[in-house]
Amino acid sequence: MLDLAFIRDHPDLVREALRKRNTDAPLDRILELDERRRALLKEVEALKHQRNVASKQIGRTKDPAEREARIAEMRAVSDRIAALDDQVREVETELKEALLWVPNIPHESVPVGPDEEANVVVRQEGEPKTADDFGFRPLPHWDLGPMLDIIDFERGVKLAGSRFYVLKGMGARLHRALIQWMLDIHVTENGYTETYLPHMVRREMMVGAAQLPKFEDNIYHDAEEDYWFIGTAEIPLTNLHRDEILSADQLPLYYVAHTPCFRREKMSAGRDVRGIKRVHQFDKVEMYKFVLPETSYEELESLVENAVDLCRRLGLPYRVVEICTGDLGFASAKTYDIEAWAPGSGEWLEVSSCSNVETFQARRANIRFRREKGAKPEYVHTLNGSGLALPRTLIAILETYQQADGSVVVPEVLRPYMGGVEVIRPPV
RNA sequence: GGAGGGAUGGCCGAGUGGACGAAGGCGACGGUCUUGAAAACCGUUGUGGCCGAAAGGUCACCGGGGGUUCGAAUCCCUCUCCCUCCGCCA
Repeated sequence: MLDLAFIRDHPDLVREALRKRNTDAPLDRILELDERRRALLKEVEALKHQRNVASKQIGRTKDPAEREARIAEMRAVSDRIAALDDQVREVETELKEALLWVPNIPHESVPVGPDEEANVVVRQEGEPKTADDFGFRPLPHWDLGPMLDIIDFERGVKLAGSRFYVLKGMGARLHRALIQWMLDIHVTENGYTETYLPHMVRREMMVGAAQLPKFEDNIYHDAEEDYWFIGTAEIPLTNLHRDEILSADQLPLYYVAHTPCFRREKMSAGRDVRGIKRVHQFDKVEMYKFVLPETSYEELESLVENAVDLCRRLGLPYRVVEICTGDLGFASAKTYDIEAWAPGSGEWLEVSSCSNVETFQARRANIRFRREKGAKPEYVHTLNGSGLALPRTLIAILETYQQADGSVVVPEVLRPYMGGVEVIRPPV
């Protein structure tokens, strides 16, 4: 959410941001409602002041006749206040709702462009492996997985329908190894605090993390009770310090969580239907930071470094992509995607997305800090980044480490987490 | 699932229609005293909105939302959360 006062003072700047994003928001309506609200407040607050003064007098008045007269007089004022209050409430409700539909303002460093075509590859490490490097034609994971009997698509579909899958044997174990390994690195080397979180949250948390109201289509929720399934650990992590005022010396706060992620993928119907690239349920290790505003862009760089370091250690060629204004997520001021090469599918896979949302979520979830005792509370900056998304990392590993006989070499760093297994072989 | 009891400022806790943005205590901060510290004493100690260049003024907030009333922390309705007991359960 943007600061209403900021919108009021810089409407052109906001309009320009929307244009760069190639999107729309009810900006004019907001300005109109804001003006109306302030006019109403002026009027109703003057009346309330009058009422407060009069009520105190009535309390002191002993004479019953005079008392009655004053009460009658105030009854009219009170009615007028009630009517105005209704209007204020109406205007404020619409204003708040409208504000929730305004996206964040892109940072000035973000490349301007209409869509993902304009994203910029800022760096790359490792060369994407080709058929020549392999000496054979590398298979996509949707062929490799069943061959190795480690991904069972048919039974996944039997259990839950399309876009579900079952990991089995060494596939499940590799998945678990990745989670443990990633968490261990973040916790022991990168200073993140491990958390275990609710995977369903209240509606308010969805609004706080800016999933609602705009992305309701993509979220699973319980129809009877107020439970919303998380599409990312970013949602509970954002709200961890909801309605709190932190002290500056607590910052920065780093958290990491492994959670399942549930996504309806309604809007991506028909896209990426093969394999486990785009599914309704996947696991992810997520990093999250609460930081001082003036440090948030350095923090974004180190967040990206924490993510790419995992690719590097796994021996996966990757590239860092700076997302342009037209492709930027709703809440984000600046985002880097990290893409790992999947030689079998022949594409770069988004295994991580690291964003600085500045005060966007902090404002929605009311997360503040105080620089020193007695200082005015300010909103913190928050950042989130995958470190990393599991199925896509698994895809990249399987496709990168496959051998001519169909076996897959386990990356060295994961072997201690796999009971020393070095190669995943097809069943005999 | 059934039956009860609760939610007040950073914390504890008083307050059942006007004197209450809220007693008292604790904590924190500033000061006096002291070689220094402690103790003692004095003072300060919430958040947000609106108007204003500022000083300041004003409105709102006692778990959330509605209502009654000239006036609500206090009365009514409703929701959420917490606690106790019973039942059930991994």
